[in-house]
Amino acid sequence: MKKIPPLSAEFHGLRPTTKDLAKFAGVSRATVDRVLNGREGVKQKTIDKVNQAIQELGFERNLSAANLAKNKSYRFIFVLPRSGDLFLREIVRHIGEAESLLVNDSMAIQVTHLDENDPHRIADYLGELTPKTVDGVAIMAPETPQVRDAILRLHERGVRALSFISNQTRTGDNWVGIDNEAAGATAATLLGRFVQGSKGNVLVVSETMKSRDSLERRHGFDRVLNEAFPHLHALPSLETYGSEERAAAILRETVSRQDIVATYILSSEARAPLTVLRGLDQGRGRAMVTIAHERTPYTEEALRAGHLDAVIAQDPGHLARSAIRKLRAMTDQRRTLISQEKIRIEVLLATNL
Amino acid sequence: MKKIPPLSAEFHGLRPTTKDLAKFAGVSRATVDRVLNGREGVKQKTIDKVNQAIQELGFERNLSAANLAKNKSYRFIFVLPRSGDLFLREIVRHIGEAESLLVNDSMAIQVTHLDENDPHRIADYLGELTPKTVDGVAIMAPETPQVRDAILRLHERGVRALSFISNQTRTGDNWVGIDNEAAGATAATLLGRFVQGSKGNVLVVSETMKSRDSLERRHGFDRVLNEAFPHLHALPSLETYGSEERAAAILRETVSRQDIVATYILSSEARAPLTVLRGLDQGRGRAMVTIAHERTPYTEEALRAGHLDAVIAQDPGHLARSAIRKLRAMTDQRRTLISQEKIRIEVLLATNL
DNA sequence: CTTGTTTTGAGGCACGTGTCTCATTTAGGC
DNA sequence: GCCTAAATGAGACACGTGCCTCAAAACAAG
Repeated sequence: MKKIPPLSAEFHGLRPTTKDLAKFAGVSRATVDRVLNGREGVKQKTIDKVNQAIQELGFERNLSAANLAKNKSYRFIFVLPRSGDLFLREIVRHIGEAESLLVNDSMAIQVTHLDENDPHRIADYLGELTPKTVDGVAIMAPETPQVRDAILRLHERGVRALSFISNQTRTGDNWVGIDNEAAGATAATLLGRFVQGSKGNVLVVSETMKSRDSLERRHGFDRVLNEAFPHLHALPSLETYGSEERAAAILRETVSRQDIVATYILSSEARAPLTVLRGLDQGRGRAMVTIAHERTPYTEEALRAGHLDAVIAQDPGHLARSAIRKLRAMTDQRRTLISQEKIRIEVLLATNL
Repeated sequence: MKKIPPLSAEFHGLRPTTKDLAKFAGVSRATVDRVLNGREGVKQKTIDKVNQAIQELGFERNLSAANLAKNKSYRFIFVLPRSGDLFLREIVRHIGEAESLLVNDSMAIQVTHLDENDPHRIADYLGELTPKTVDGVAIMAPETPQVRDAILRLHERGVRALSFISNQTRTGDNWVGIDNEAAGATAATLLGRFVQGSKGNVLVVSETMKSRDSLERRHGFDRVLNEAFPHLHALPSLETYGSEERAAAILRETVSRQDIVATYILSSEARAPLTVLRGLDQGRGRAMVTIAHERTPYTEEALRAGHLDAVIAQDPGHLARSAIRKLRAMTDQRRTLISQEKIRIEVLLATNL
């Protein structure tokens, strides 16, 4: 019988400690500490020696031990809109779930709801946060100069900041969310392929088109529809402003006047337009292809019941955890796994819920 | 101006330690230790007192400190097939990536490739693993009595075991992977809706139909096709046995004899059948709807180029990390976040790669 | 009550790092 | 070479837990 491959040596290998570092560099542990934690009064030559030793030994600080010694805990805040959106509610739920596990890793997470239409107040709130009280903040707020400035000043003060879901002119890597242009494009691909007839109009419904996210989705949607499905024509976006009455009025009117073969609901609150559409479908006798965004108890139900054909979603749990991991990596000055932090554009059908 | 909501008290709250526990329960730290670590020679009454205190204080052991004290590291092994499958290669890559980050949390991970068709050897290998050398094993192997027994004995010996991707008659919760029935159903939904014509046959290609995963996918596929798309008829599965020549022969013959409107490639190695189909498409002049499984550099390329219409995938990085998290939770006797460990059935189109 | 056994307590050391203090060595300028 | 300031070292204590020893206390059986 062939020999079983043995466990490799490194499998049980011990990692070098600051003691090893000190010995190797020919200095004391106190000096190693001075270099590692950037304290003053160390000669450049000594710094180099220590860094050299770090390289050669492949030393990596044991963060658990360090945090234990410092009695440190990670304190993060999520600043979210006040809106009662089902999607937002899912986010909040998942932040709570994640925190309940992460307390064991000495992390404390807090959610603050602020009126998303009051940039001054958001800026004020952010202005009060200091490294004394908080390590990092994940901010979901529309892009305004005030908020952008407040975020910049947070960084300067040493508080890590992250844009969360809604995109603040891409603060470099400090952003968690999906590519909304691609999300819109994916909606168009599915919608175009699902529509069986030859030609017709496509209804596009949104709560508002004022946000950057909505514009990006619409842009991606139009691009693919024009390129790949020229027989379909997307109508101008109908804005509901979150009101079901308004949704009912404008949808009813448009559907009666045009030959609508499909609907794309591009904002995260799909409930109002879907309810209206369901009523209209019954009147017309035939269902049109309908695609919406975000998985909520409501859209899940609609998918199962066949009132929705597909949902383009981003996993709220993944969003929450990714934000937390990124904030933590930022405070630890560590890198993250790109593949893990990439938020996927999910396609949900009745069969893969 | 309204007042900014203050940070909650618990946000900076300290967690109770074993010292607090001892004081509260009116015992010594030694006794607390005896109870916490299940040592002998403690009166039931004392045990109750300590447990009571744990409840009331909401004590949770600081795992970092404990691991530091024990100088513990988590040692996990992935037992994988030898096959050169692109999907498997992705898995291995992501295990490596995850490990490179997790060494900081004192985890060591090792990958062992064993011939998947030699259950005795796999069982032998598993039989040699003891808690002395390993904390947990993730096993990807076809279901056989030998392997199943070996896994059971691992459990008895105190080594945590997990079925990885391929499913060993659901070992309870100790399994990481997707619901293959639902994956097949999702393939059918997309395929059915993508096919524009009225009726026709659907080609189903697999490397082999001997594995449970293949059967489940096929089952889900047939179910949805029959229920929702009765105008489409799925032909018996063609098995390639991994040989491109064989694939070419059987595909060419079937396509020439039947009116094929779509193809479902249900095994993870899509390369061979896809290459053949591409050639056939050119001959026939029109492309058929084609759906395959797993994201690999090859299927990504095919999606972008339009040779594939959709890919049903499971994120290999997620699989790897989920297995590691689960193994770790098992050794720590902790629970995991269900929502985080649920592997999603992803739908990939050219627009959401 | 005494004896022997079981249960508990007190205390120390360890893990790897952070953060002090105080003494000692080294370097630079004259 | 001397003086002073800068650089380094030696050592202690802390963080929360595990694990050990030895002594003290509580208990059970006679």
